[in-house]
Amino acid sequence: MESSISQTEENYLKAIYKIQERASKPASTNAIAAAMSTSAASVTDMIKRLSEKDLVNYERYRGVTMTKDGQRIATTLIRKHRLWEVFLVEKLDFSWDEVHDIAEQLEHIQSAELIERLDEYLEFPRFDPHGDPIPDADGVFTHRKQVLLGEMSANEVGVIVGVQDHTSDFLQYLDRMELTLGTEIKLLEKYAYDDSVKILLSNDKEIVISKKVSQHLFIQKEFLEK
Amino acid sequence: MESSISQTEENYLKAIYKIQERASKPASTNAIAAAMSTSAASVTDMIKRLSEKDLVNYERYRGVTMTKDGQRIATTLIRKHRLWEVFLVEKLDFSWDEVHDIAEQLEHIQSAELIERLDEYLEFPRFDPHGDPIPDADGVFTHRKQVLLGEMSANEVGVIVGVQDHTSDFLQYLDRMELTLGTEIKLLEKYAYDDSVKILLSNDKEIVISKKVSQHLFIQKEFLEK
DNA sequence: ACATATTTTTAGGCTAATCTAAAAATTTAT
DNA sequence: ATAAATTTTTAGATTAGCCTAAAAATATGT
Repeated sequence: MESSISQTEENYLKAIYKIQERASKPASTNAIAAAMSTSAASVTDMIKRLSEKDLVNYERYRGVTMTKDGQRIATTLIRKHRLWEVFLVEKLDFSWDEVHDIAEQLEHIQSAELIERLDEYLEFPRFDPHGDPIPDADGVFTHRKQVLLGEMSANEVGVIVGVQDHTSDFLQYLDRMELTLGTEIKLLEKYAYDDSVKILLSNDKEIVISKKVSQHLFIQKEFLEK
Repeated sequence: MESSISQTEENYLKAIYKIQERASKPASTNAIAAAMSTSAASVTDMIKRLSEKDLVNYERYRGVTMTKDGQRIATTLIRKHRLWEVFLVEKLDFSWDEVHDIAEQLEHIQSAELIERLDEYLEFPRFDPHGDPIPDADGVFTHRKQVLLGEMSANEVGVIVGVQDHTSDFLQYLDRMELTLGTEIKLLEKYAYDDSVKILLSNDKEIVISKKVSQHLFIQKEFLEK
């Protein structure tokens, strides 16, 4: 009897997974509370329940790490979320800044068959509309060599492949600047004064972007994409 | 401030709507309890809450009827359910006996924009894979003149346009018998002994079907479909 | 190292949705 | 029309998930 898991529990697992992705330390109660927009007390409550179900490892005052079972649930959620985002953008013509909230709901639909058929229908995409990798059915992510635009040097070239910041404001800014995924760029100059950079776009336009923007754009150097 | 409505509340409203569809009397507590597979006590509880929100009219011991607001929520759910069923069958290649449970979850996704875009993507279907009408965005159902096969007389012709029984067993039986939607049939003979009927299919096969089956198949007489 | 600040947990309560058992109202049958 | 059967409601509990306030544990700064 595989004890069923609630949407709320799923959301906690996803949050914990994402926190652990960056920090290799256990996820702290406060970090989880912040991610879930809830109180630390509620997090402690939930952690105990998840621990009871062996989805996380918990030692009080020591934070939580994920078990294999917990990780599997989290990566499946991420897989579903990102596949639905592809569907919304590719098939229903939503723009990349509109899909997050809907995918947040769709990711909780329970049907392994559904998600495998959706994957096939979408022709097995490996990245979502924001350039984030879509894990396969075993939870394995495609790895891609990428750097932040802000870390590149003058005269280096590359292709925009992802974003760090998923807010509507940022995505809409990128649309207006024609800095969409797949755009080839060349870094022309870095201005030490404010760390802004001048880049050349494939349409021959030259634009200057702020440090902040340059630190939120992932670039794949050269054009090795076969 | 439109007080939000839970999935559970939505499911109750849909159940009440479907009960009221057939009987013009108020829906009884027991009928709702049966439809929701829950206890009468739970239904009374929920009815009070729905009544508080003006989604149903409730007088104790007198059953419930729906308000305009309640009806709107119910028909929107039915619209979403049926559109998702079309999607699952037409795009993801599910068969008509596999889609109910998944659509039961998908119908609760909250986004008016999503459902309108889905409708467009599916090219505004007016019937779902079982032949049930899909209400428009205003909750209006397409009306179709149809009779049960069991109500037809010898030598009458028509097209299979819907089913009364949505169980997998029945739908799979129809698949095996090639009695799918759109099939043209001619009623050859009725056997008074057990009310079974012999019909002629478009592929020139003659088959005999039981009373039970004949009472679960909707037929549109002649071929007036433009 | 020890006082202070921070983080985490515990304690106690709330709400939505459920349950069972018992009471009340309504319907049916004689 | 009144007793019996049925339906519906009430009463009282339970669980998941949340809250605030207070207590306990850990971390930090001098």
